[in-house]
Amino acid sequence: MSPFDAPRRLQPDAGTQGCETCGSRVAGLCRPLDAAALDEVSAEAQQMALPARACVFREGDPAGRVFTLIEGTAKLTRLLPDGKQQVVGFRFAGDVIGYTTRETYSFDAELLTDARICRLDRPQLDALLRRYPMLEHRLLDLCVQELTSTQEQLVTVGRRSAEARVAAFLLSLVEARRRRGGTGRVLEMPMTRADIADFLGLTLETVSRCVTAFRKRGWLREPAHQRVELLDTGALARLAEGTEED
Amino acid sequence: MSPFDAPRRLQPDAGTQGCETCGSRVAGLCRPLDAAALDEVSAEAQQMALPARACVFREGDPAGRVFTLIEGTAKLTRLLPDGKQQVVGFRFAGDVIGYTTRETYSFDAELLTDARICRLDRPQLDALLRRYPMLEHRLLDLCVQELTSTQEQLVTVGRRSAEARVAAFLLSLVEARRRRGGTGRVLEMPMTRADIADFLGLTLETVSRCVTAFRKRGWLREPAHQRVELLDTGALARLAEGTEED
DNA sequence: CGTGGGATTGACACGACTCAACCCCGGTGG
DNA sequence: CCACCGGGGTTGAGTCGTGTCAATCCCACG
Repeated sequence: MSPFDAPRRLQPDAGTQGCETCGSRVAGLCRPLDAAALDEVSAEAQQMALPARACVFREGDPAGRVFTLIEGTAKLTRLLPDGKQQVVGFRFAGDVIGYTTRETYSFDAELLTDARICRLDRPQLDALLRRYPMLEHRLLDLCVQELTSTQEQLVTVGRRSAEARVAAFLLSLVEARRRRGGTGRVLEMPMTRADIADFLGLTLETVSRCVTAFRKRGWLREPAHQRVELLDTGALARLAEGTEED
Repeated sequence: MSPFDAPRRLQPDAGTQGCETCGSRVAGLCRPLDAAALDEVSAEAQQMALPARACVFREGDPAGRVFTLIEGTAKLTRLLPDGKQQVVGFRFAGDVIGYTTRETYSFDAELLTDARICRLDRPQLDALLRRYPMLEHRLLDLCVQELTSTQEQLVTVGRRSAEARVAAFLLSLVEARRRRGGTGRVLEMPMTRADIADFLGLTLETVSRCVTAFRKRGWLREPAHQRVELLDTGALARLAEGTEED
């Protein structure tokens, strides 16, 4: 955990102006906007590519920008005083990251893969919000969704066994991919065992043991590094729900 | 868990029209409104008294109303398929309960004490939102706060020891009371050990043991049922942060 | 006086953590 | 070409913190 290991901060690799993808139906923020409004947003927004492990922003940074993840995966983490970290969520293509009404961000956002993101400065966003009130409604909508999924995560971490947590996590990956229109049986899983453990309130060894157990039961395969194929989602779902042996 | 034990549903005991307290500086929702707007809200809203254990709404109910807790305490819970419950939060006087952009509520809201609440139907709220855009901003603000505190709770449940969780919980009670202007050394604590356990992801026995341990160390007293006096918040804070014996 | 809900306490079991060894693989440099 | 290295992952042995189960207490209430 030396300063040298710390993920380096966001550094625009190129000042690419405009951001078409950002306003597309794929992206979260601008979905309700019409063409004219989209043009306006695109003119303000900056798109940029960032490498894996780059840090988009840190807990405590002034919350001066909002980001849309166009491509790639990110993890959101909070740090405990004793150095342990809790992953509060993962974000995928299309998700909005870093919107808050607070002065500062309340978590770190770090990329797990090479990614493209779209950046909008707060003053510009605020102007847009004033101009298009439906945008504010959209943000509220996204916030409610995040709140609901965080509460679900609280249930998972608070009340389920290690295996049930891992099963629920794998199924949530399927669900996340379905939401963004993914297809096929094989999932991308760019997070390490440690990331998953920090998300589920477990240790990386326990996560590893659970995955191994699932594989031995024939519930999943790992055709390659950071790839999973779920062979029996039914069994995983029953385990996640705790309806296995009651 | 027989149907007979189920908390009975909300039943307006009297159709008291108007709701001054609902728009006061104390209440959460209407804080940014001016006098004229307040009158308008008050005309629409219904205030009512409800007994302890009453259920304001249930997970899955159509989300047709928004509530402000004027006086009393409530717990918000989610149910697991296996019957265990997770308390996702407690709410106190001044807090808004049940606002969501979804079709249905995503948790149960149940009163821990006799309470007064203020009720507003969604169509009326939506009309108000259209009329006073700042209200929508206020809701977003509240939602972000909830999200942040739920993430904090995730950290607590995911990464801290039983004693650290209970300590953090007690301190959060102090903080919640401070926010609503409470004073004095003795806290109201209307939740049972089981409620606290379901909030912290522990069993009620473990919570009981932690409280007993704190009492034996002289960190708190319980002058009466559902009352706590914290005698050494410093020690509790150090324990909650995990900075005790590192 | 009996009843029931909440709380406490104890004995014991077990699931997850800890610590440690080891494997696998890709990258790097001699 | 191969040795070395480091990061990620797996596996094992042993410990310990919580959960589980059960007995008991306390007190408000009918």
